[in-house]
Amino acid sequence: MNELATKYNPSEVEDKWYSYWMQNDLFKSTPDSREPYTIVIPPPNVTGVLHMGHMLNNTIQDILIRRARMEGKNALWVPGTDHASIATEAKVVAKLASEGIKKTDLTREEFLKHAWAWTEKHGGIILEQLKKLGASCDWSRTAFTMDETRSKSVIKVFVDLFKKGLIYRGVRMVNWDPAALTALSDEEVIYKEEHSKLFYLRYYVEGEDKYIVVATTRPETILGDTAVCVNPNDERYQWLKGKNVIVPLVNKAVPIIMDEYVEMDFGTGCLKVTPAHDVNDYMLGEKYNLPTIDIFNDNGTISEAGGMYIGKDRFDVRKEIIVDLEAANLVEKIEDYNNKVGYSERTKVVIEPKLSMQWFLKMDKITIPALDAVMDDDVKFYPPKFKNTYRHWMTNIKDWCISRQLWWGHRIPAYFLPEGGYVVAENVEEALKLAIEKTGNNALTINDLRQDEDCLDTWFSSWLWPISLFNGILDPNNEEIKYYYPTCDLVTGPDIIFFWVARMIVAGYEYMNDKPFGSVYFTGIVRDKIGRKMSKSLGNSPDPLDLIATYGADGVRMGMMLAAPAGNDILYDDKLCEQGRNFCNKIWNAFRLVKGWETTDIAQPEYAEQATKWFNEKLNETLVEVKDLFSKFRLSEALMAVYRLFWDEFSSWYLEMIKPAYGQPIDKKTYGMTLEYFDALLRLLHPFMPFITEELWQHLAERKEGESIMNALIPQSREIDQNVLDAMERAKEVVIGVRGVRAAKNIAPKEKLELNVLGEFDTSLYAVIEKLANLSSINSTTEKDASAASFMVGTTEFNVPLANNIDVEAELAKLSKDLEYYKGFRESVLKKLSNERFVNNAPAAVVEGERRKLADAETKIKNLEDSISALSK
RNA sequence: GGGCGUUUAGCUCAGCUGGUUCAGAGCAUCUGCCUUACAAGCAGAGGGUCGGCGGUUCGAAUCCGUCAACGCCCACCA
Repeated sequence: MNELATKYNPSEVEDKWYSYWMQNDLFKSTPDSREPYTIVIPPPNVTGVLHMGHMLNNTIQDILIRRARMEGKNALWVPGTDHASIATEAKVVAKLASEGIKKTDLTREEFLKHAWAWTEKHGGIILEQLKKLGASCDWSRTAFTMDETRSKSVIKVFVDLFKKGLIYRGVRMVNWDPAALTALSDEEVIYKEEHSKLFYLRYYVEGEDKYIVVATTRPETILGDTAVCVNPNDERYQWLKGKNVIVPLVNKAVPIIMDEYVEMDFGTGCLKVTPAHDVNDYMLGEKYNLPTIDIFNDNGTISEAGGMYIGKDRFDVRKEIIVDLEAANLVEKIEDYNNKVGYSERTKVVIEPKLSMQWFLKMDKITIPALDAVMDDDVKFYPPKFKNTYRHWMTNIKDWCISRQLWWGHRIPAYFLPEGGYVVAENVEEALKLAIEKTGNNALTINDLRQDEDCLDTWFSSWLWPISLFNGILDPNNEEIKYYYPTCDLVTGPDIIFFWVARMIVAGYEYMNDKPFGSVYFTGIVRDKIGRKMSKSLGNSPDPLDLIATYGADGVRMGMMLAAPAGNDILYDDKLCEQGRNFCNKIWNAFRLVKGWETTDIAQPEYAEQATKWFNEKLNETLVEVKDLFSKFRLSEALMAVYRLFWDEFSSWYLEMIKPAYGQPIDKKTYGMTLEYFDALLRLLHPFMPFITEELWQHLAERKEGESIMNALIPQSREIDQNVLDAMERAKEVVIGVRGVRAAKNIAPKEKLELNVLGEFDTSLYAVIEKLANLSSINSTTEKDASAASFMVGTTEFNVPLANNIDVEAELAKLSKDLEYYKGFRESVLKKLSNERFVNNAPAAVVEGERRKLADAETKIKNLEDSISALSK
């Protein structure tokens, strides 16, 4: 093994093993008699590229999948991508624009041709990137939300929900994106606090010289005013009852209406009512039967109906109209004002509330089982705090606007009839039948039907993901859906809890009558060192592939996990990947050491016997701990436990305990056991660091072709023998004590020392202590040695004779300091024990504990006093 | 305007239903070492009155109240 480099080189092994796993179909799963463990990937946007959020998320999924596989389960991780309707369409539109092509110049079919070409060109890149990370997905199952099975599933579900009366079409006030030219769901609108202005405008009373003042943040909307509203209880405005006011500039008379909706103490207490462009005004308009004037075109410019500023952009008009209003002396005042403005999640433009004909899914009833499932922990949330968020959303939910005025997506299967009305069907032939039935017109043909131009919200396909991946919508009784559904764990970000998680649970109960997954693990948001969210626009996100090239996939995986305590945002720092890389190197070098040993037939030395017995138990202890941590999704803690086991316990302690002198062979028994431990450690580490563990596991013993650590089992844990562990911890303290003396006195590690034990100490680990502390002997004695450095382990004092190498004053100072500490400690314990109420009320075990503390303190104090007097002679 | 969460070493975090092991871990820092597995390393060491105040209790990082700071989610006050 001497030819192995002293540094681990990930690039040499990663591609090799990934190909090996693929060639041997090791990621594939089909139903069998084993217990299934299933994860469906949160499908990334088909044309997206891997970012740090994906890295974190998919590392976690891979760890869970690999661990489950090594627990003997039939592990399946299904990959796929999302068509991301609005995002992808926006990209394609932009790309076409750069070529001088306008979307409006193309037919739907032409546009879709471009979109598919784009998807084929960029699609799947992100999945290739996941392979670099080591993701053990069953790639043969790679799905796409717009492939045949998924598309048919979406259409079938739409038709079904329509038949159930849960989907309806109607004119409603929706969130309109003037850039993407489509309606959005409430969830796709992001509200941001903004510094803006509150404009106070004068509305003259019709036929009088008096005016009232109305406050608004959007003066351009006065073009659509159809009333002014005041509170009926407002003394100030009683005189307005039954009158009309003149909309400034527009010079149109609108009625005064009175409704308690208006807050008397906000602004002037007068509210302008623009039913077409404000949700509340719309409600007032309905109530008082006001006309609705839509003053905007779809792209946010003023329409013909606006009557003025026609064709100009809404924000330009806002500036212009104020100038004009001021010129006409119709502005009372302008104040600074902070308000919330809704932005499109995708296009980042200001949302325009707009009345339009859309399709909606009724949410009130369909969500009930989904709410209960989470509240009753049938679907568990990690961390559980998200249950609150979920409940709040589910209990205040409004109908879901599912139609989008886009082409890239699933086209709504509604067909309009020549004589008006429409039918909904899975295909045009079905639609024709229904149409004939409905109209009684046998002369209708397919060509008479006109399919709705709109397509469905992307999330209307992803909400079926855990079902449609197994074809459970089209064929609800197939073997796969029965075996893999419900899936086990879902790993995703809390930002899509409403978009996706909640809706999947809803769909699960509606279509499978069962939850889609047992647990949801919410990851944090990846932030940079100074806490900013990583984003393309800030340019503060490292390229994941660069990181993998620099630190190795295992190093990056470990770096991500170290930073990712369950449910917290993670603060990413390259240092973490560095730590991961260093750990790989540690494993690599431990392997070099062990594989470099020659063996011999000599009997196992005593120290090795003690060491192997202890490490066997130490390993067991960590196995128990890690198992528990996994069950709670505390993966970063699990990794830390394994890290410490390997680095501190195995490398720094165990290997040093059993290490033969340079050039000497090791006994076969110890060697065999050490290889077993190494093997177990690699298996325990594998879910976190798949590549290096496979590489070393393959080196560790002869393996058959196709064999892989991936399919080896996680070592079994058993009951912990605490005595074995405790004994070694005390032995380590002695070793550390001696090393401390060496460090303080500058004594070389090579120089042998003697150790005297004053008092009781377990002798069973002397051999190990002698070896690690490099002692010539350990002797029991009762005599203080004035020329010895001393330390205590428990209540036992240890002396290291130093001949004349001792600094009496320094030693005395140290002892005195310790003495002071223990005296103070004794005081506090005494105080407690002399408190009758403590002794009477506290449990016996606690009082007993305090008594023991007191006794220990007394012993230590006596030891220290004796040492001090011995030194002072 | 509501609701939720966080606040423990320089940094990132653990500390479950109050009591030996309760003040911990990793990183960082400091000191000494290129000791033939590893300087991407080894050995040793220092560092926090657990956000503030008040309360319950024999006893509080842990329970209650309150204040403060930060973060997140939700909400139609123009």
